Amino acid sequence: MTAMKLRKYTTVTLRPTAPFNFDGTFHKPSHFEDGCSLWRHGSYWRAIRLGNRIFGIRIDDRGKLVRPKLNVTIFSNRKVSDKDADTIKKELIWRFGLDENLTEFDKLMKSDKRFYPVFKRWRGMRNADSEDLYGLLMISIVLQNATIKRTVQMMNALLEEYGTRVEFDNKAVWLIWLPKDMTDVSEEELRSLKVGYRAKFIKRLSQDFAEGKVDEYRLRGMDKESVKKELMKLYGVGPETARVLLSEIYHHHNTFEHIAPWQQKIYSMLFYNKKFVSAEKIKKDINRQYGEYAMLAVHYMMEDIFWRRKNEHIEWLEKEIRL
DNA sequence: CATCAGGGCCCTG
DNA sequence: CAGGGCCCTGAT
Repeated sequence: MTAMKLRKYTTVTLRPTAPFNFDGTFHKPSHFEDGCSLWRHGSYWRAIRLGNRIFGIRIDDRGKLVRPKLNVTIFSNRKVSDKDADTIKKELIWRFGLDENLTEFDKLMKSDKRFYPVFKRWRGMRNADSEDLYGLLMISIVLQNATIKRTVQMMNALLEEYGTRVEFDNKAVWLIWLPKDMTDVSEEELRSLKVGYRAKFIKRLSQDFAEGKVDEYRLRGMDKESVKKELMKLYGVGPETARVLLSEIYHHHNTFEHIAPWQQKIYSMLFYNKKFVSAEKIKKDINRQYGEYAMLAVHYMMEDIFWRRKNEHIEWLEKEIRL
């Protein structure tokens, strides 16, 4: 583990496309806590890398649903140029989908008699993840075939060994290691952190990224099918991980093509109020109703139930999520 | 104490 | 294209 302390340099303004929902976009209760970001109502902290440099980012909600405005405070260990600030702005816009035009989805929500109240609650929320492609890949790998508790254990062990502890604004967050940091790490060393057979995935993915075989930025301009094809080539990436990356990193919303068993149980209750509906039926129904926005619609439903879980005990949900 | 499946994917036949 | 195997952990 390495540590670094950053101090405040500058503040820039971002104006997301309206409507925009701050808390829904910057906090995802359905995700496990990895310590890489912090959220309070109206505020968000995380560290990001641009090239070799590390920045601390604090984002504050300074607007309204229909007139969104974000203040971004940038922390660093040396001067932040206008160019740096601009690059950071652009990166945040991409990662959080701040320039997405969701007019069509908005219309779709309004015409949805059944779930309009749910959609209205989160109107303007983006399906986004603040990690870069490699970062979310690492997280996806430790999620595979594991319970949440074990996932958290593995992620903590990896971060404590290879991560960077970034301190700024009286907060501390983890930043995931770089692909090249794994070059000299053996599979045995990784296994000693109890990640099991995932050690092989982590090694090979890190090597491929370090060698520049994957270009996260190139994929940003590509259509969904092409991105999916590229992602599926990655060692350790199958249908479920590809779906996660496609929707959260690349903001493709028509990606409701794979339903994991645990999701199937939750969707059955959410959409049918039944214990078990076949994955094929769920897929067909949801894609027919929400079309190009099927994954985004499901994301809204999923996050909504996990937000509710923060305040109330939902018996059937507790049984379905294995912590 | 043993057995088993878990927020998948690879590999083999 | 179906199914076995994989690391480890906690639940049963």
